[in-house]
Amino acid sequence: MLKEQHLKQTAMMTGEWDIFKHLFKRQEIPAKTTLLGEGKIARRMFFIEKGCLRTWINNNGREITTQFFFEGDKVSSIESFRSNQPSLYSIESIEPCILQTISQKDFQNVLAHSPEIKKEMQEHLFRRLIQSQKSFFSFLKNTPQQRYQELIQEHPEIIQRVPQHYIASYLGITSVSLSRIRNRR
Amino acid sequence: MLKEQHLKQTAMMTGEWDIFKHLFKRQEIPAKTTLLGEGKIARRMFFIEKGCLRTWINNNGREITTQFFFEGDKVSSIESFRSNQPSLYSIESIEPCILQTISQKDFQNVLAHSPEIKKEMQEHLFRRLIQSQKSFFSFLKNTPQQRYQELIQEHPEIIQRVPQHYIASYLGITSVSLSRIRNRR
DNA sequence: TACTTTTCTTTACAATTGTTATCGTTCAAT
DNA sequence: ATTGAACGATAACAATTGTAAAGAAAAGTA
Repeated sequence: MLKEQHLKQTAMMTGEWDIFKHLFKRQEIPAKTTLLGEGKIARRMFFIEKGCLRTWINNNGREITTQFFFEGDKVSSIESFRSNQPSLYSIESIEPCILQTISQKDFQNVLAHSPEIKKEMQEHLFRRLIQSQKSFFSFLKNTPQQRYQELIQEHPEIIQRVPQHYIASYLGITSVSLSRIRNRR
Repeated sequence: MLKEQHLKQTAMMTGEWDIFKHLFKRQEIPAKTTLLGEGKIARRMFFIEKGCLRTWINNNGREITTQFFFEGDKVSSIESFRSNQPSLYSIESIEPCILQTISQKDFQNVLAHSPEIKKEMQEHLFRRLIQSQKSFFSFLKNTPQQRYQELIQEHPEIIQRVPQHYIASYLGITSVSLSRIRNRR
């Protein structure tokens, strides 16, 4: 479910992309580094070589995590990156990371010079739309407990790797409530 | 919020669209008519000339309304219509309607012959993505009560026109709970 | 008009969640 | 080794919601 939303680096970095390898810059960051603040305009896009990121939104001082990203994922506030609109969410590292980043300007050049990649991006956008709807519908249909069990089934790696209070807000509940759900049976 | 998701018919039916007017078929339907069933593939797209539609998903026999559409709105299961995937939701009339419909095949011809409309559709898709996220975030951030008040503020016409049990499921609650919220102050 | 269906409200009860606070553990930095 | 921050579990209480059932009001149909 999460995976489908972002092309794997292996896929991104082969074929058409080889030509543009030189446009990427390697970047090392510690945990809890903000890569993009909510309301800001995205000027860079990130590929995760090593580590783990999350996106989150601010709700009256409370953080709500909206997504997790791991090795091989492509991460950016697409909406902002594409159209210079303020980002709806922040992007932050959970662990120390090694990233490959490309600037908005360079990326626009890539799009202008490669119709294949441009089409690939359109498909990517389309898949995001569908995923966004599916996540939404899952939220409408299921209880927090069901969502948690779904997460265990489909993304055990998240449970293993990510601190639980992040997962709690991702499930739409408090960490107290998640703790209760976990110890319910 | 709802409006932005769908180009107004006035906009859709002028300029570039004039050339393709003949491809649309007028259709009258009574209330509670299913135009597309969940899981089916969308073969037609609808423009509402008069009346009101909703989309809904089935959750163990319970209907959850995901969106409302009114005069001037363009309605289709875009995901399905574009890529022949099973629709994630059903489309149904709430009131008797007068619709203008176009077939998938004809629409693909329109796209092939008009780059302007093709680009317009891409932008439309992009706006849908953003809207889908905003709705989702609103769900994560706010309580049912807040969502109801938001709906009153931003879409009073929905409150006026649509039966409340549809609105309840749209807000993610039961009609009992909505009734309580309404009579809370 | 009379009848039926749909829609909305209300009640009582159970279940879940949020809130606040406390406590123990782990982990990293000094 | 020691300190402090981060993390997770637990408890008590309030608030909200779901469920099921019953009834009233409104709308549609014969």
